[in-house]
Amino acid sequence: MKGVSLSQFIKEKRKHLGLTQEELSIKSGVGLRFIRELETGKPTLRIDKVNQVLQLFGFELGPIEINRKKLINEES
Amino acid sequence: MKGVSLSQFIKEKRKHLGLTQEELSIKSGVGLRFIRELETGKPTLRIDKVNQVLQLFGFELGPIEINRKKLINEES
DNA sequence: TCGAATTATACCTTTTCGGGTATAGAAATT
DNA sequence: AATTTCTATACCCGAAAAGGTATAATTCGA
Repeated sequence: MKGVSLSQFIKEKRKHLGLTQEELSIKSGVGLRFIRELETGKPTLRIDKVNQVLQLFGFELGPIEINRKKLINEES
Repeated sequence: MKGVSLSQFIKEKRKHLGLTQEELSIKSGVGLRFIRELETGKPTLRIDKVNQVLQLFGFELGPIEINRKKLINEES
């Protein structure tokens, strides 16, 4: 499966908060299976569902210049 | 419909290249109806399909810190 | 190392996205 | 202003996403 960076991003954010996949699914209002697919890199996910999860971390999906990807988390 | 910024982003990029929706759909390999839904802000789109379009512009979807949204296009 | 908790895979159902097409509406060109 | 080009809406259909559930597999702590 593709989509490494987003799945890793979610997984790290979740663990950083000490949540299980199930807890994250409840907090975000998406199904547990969706969280699993998200973290294992399924590429054909719906944007709005992913945003439900990202918003818990203060993020959302947006267009990123391809060669600037890794600088996402640079300070302001 | 929600999702203003992404739809506007696509529409502006497309016009900037002087393409019609139909031309963009052909170049990106997605359906014309999808391009329309994307530009009119449908929120429940699939990530991989949106990326097919964004990649023509050198962009792709990624997590963006919510309060940094408008700075996407800052220079490197 | 064993057992419990967590995560990954698989199956089934419902819902709906994406494509195709047709048509109506808006914009632009002459 | 009329015609052509482009965009928005609406319909139908097939494919598959999302949810639920069950069961392996894995991880982690006692």
